Amino acid sequence: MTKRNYWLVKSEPSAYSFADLMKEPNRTAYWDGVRNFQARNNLRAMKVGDGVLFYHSQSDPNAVVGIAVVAREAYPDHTAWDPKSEHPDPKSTRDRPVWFMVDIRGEAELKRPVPLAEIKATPTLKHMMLVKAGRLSVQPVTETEWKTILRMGGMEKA
DNA sequence: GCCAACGTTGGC
DNA sequence: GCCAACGTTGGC
Repeated sequence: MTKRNYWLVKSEPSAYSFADLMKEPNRTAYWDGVRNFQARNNLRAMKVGDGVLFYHSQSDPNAVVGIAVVAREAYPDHTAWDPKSEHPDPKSTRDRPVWFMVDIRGEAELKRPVPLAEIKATPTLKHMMLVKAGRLSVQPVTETEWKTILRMGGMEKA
C-alpha cells in the first residue's frame, strides 16, 4: 500500500458548506469549479483514500471544520464547457479538458472547529500553505499537520 | 468595505 | 518574453 497523502480544500460556506457535503447522497460530491493551475495539479495528484481537510473561508471564524476522503480520482470537470455553469471556460472542451475535479466523501465533522487564528498561533502549523499561500484553494497538507489539526479538533484517533 | 497578494491577460 | 493593468480571492 502506498503512503496516504493529505490535502486541504477551501469553500465559502455560503456557497457550499461542510454540512452541505454531509447531506449529499452517500455524503459524496464532485469538487468542481477549480480554475487555477496549481490547485488543479493538486487535484490530479489526489488518490482514492487520501485525507481531506474541509476549510471554511469567508466565514466567522475561518476554520477547518471537517474531514473528508477522496472517493474518486481526477476526471474532467464538465462544468468548464457548460456555458451556463458558474465557471465556464471555453478553452476546456470534451476532447481536450483543461480542468478536472475529484469526488470527495464527508467523513466527520470536527468536534471543535480549528480556526485560522489558532493555526497561525501553533508552531507546528504556522508554515502551512494555508497561512502562506492563502489563496490556493486546493493544497497539500503534511501528515504532521493533519494529525495536529485532528487532535486540536477533538478527534481522538489520529 | 478595504486592501494586500497574486494569478492572468494583453500590448509591445 | 517582459511587464503593467486588471480581476479575484480572502483575511481582517
